Amino acid sequence: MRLPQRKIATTLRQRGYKLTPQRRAVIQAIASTQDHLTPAAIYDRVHQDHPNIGFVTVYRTLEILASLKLICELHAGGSCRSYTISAPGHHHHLICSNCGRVIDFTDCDLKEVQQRLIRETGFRIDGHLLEFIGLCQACQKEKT
Amino acid sequence: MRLPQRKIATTLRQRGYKLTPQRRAVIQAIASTQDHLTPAAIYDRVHQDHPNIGFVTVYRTLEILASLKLICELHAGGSCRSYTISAPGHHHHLICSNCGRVIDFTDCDLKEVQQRLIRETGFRIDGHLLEFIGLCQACQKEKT
DNA sequence: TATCTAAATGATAATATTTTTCATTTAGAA
DNA sequence: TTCTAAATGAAAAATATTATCATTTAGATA
Repeated sequence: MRLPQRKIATTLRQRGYKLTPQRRAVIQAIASTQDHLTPAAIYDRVHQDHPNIGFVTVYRTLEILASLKLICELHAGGSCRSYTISAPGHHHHLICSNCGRVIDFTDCDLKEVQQRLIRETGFRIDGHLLEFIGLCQACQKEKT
Repeated sequence: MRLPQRKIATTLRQRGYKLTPQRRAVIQAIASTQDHLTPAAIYDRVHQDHPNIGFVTVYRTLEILASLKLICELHAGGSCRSYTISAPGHHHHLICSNCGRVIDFTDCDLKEVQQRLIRETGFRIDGHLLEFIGLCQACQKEKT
């Protein structure tokens, strides 16, 4: 379940950020695909409809959206800076290495592992990064 | 349990790579700390003892070592391109967000989650990325 | 609805990061 | 010791990201 664009717009304003056409466009670009996109890819898409939007604005918008956790940064899918619309709450991603499609999931069953790590290392654990990488059904067929 | 430098040297040669002083130095730099290091940080360390080693050589060496899985790339600890000596076999990392210390661990209990994802999405799953982030004991005390 | 202002934008430049190229050097096999 | 494919270093090129600043604008306010 991904955040709808309306929800994102509301959150932005609640936090005191203006909802500019440029920001709308960036959100639209990310929200309109199941794929994850690099800043450059987002710029390309945005640029088609809004030819005078700048690279800088894309970067600035991504920074804000990420800080508000409205978009997520993925790591396992190649580029270390590519984004997908966030799902609400604690969640993780399953990524297709071929087409880039991202599936969100919630359960991660890491409580026990985490407890053991705390016990054995004395660390205070603040969070974790979990991503699965594989091939979606469509891409499995395609590769046959 | 981290790979000893000797093992790394052997693997390099077995795979047909020459063991140059520059590569030794890069390996030494990464192996001599529990921290994870960016290419720039590795360059700095290496450069102290070997003033005429180039940035390019560091990058090239990192690429080779990573492709042989002799070093690991971390993601949760800030920079998305920082490396630590690999442990043998399947393993994951627990990272201190303050000092950068990396602890390896093996068990991750993700079989069930993975099976469920396969069942529910039809994905073929090839791997996963799992990192915990927190504060090591020393850094917890320091922050008191 | 018109006015106003802090926030946002775009253009440009600056900085940082990574890769390519190529002449020279060298590890390690023969 | 000789030889050669592989590796290196220097420089430049290509990419990616961030900073600066004059101009514009979203949206609050009157």
